[in-house]
Amino acid sequence: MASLTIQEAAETTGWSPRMLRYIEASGLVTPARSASGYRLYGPAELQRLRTLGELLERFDLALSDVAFAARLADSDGLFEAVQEWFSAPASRPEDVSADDWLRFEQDKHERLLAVAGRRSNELELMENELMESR
Amino acid sequence: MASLTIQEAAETTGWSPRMLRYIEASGLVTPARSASGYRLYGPAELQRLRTLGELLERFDLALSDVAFAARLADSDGLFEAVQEWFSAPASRPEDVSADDWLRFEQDKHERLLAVAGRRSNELELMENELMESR
DNA sequence: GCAACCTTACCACGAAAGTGTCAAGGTTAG
DNA sequence: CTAACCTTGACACTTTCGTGGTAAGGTTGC
Repeated sequence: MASLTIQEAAETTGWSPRMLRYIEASGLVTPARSASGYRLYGPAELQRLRTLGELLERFDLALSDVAFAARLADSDGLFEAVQEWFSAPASRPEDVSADDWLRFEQDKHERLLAVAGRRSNELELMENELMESR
Repeated sequence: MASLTIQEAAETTGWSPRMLRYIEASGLVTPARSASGYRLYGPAELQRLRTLGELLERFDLALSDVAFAARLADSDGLFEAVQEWFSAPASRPEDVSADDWLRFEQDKHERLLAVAGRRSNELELMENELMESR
């Protein structure tokens, strides 16, 4: 059905064929392949490619930013670790000395590492669940 | 002794003074300032600097990745736009229905919003408070 | 007042991201 | 069969990131 070759996809999306391959290597838009290995861009991929351009331009993002967002969404433990880092200094009791606070954070740090190293998280479970619900 | 100068902070965190300024320019760790403009690193900043190093190493991230995560958390509209892009019908397993996918993305969205909302409230205030007691 | 800090503002340099182009070879449509 | 595609891989170039340095000048502690 409706699937375009890389050159046709390039023409309708505004990206160069070279960049379409680069975007694929970045894990952002992965077209299907024909039996002989040709990239086949369907409507979904074309749509994503067009909106990707707008996204980058509107917020002045780099491709690597969006690639990182993708990692954030489905890399195991990464999201939790980043989340933990942002909220790290949040819950300090006011009546402790600076030394106590330092020790407290050190402990917290170790707890964070334990979390980051944990093998599975809810996000991944949900994804696996979804994949298996065929 | 609630705060260290940049050189002292560098010694206890492992970053160079140069990098501490760079990290500040990236918006990742912003120390308070003395009346004459000196950077004052408190326990909260020191802790964030230490955990930042671990975070980068553990997940092989770049500073720009974490900086982008920060933008994602507190730049209004950015998160929604990125989220929207990922939610758009794109290359995904055909056996996942669009409804399931959307519901899944919505859940992810809420998880991320939880971080975004939690960020940048009490912590900065508390840190600045701490700084002024010098 | 002097040494040892601190500030900002540059210059430089390697690594990585982003992008074009070309080469060698396989695929496809007429 | 041929022309016009496609593939991967490599070289090259520009821009940005990450990092160190250095210069000119302000601050601090003794």
